Amino acid sequence: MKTEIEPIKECSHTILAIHDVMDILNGKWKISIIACLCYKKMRYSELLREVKGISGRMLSRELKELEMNQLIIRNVLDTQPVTVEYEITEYGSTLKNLTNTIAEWGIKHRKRIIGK
Amino acid sequence: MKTEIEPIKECSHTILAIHDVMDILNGKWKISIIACLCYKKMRYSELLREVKGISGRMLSRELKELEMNQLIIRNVLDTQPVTVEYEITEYGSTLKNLTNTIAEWGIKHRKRIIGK
DNA sequence: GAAGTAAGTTACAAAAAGTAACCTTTCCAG
DNA sequence: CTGGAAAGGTTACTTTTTGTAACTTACTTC
Repeated sequence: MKTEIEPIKECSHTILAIHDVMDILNGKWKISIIACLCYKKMRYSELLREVKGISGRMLSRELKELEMNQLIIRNVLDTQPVTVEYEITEYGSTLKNLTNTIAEWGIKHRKRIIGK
Repeated sequence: MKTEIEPIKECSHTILAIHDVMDILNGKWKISIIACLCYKKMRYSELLREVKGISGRMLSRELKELEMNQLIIRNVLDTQPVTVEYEITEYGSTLKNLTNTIAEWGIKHRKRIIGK
């Protein structure tokens, strides 16, 4: 039993899985958008405000891609005037753990940078 | 006590933290590289093989940025010929939880896609 | 002495992201 | 009843990031 070759195998498996995730959550905005929508339903304009720095162009592109991957749903409400609400799907909400883990590291990192 | 405004605050905080992380782990390769190096020390050529699809140009760029952010260390060993080993730092290894969480989701996602 | 491996770099092309202006519908103030 | 302003985008144009492929230098094996 050559236990020394096992690591590589397991590593490749991990890399492959990460690559799969990054294909879906590519760009620097999607994870933030998901995190917002895990929090609550939001309208286009709310997301534009909440996801600091994103442009309208990027927001609509990213929302379309997330919708195509069935992570969010776009609801057009027939109010006057129409409002559009973006909502996380059940499947999308399985990413909550992921976004939380990232955010937690970010908070610790910020403390480390500022704290000393 | 207006509890209805609390969510936004907490959400912004999360988004900010995620943004901080994504500034450091930007691009689609860094997380994979970190995951590899969390696994074991690797040489440039090993990473090139392990991180499927990455080019030499991107690998050296990403490694430099990770090194600047003190997540990895570059060790030049005085063997004949010289070999260069990249190793995760103690701080970099605090990302292990993050890479694992991402990989876990990826594995579940793959099962979902293929499985049905 | 030809070819191969290791660890990169360089020049050029393609793709992704950012910027800013524009569009349509509807509401509200003067 | 005119003129903003907000909502939900889109379009044209620029800049930045990635990708491709060839090249480099030093050593090693056939």
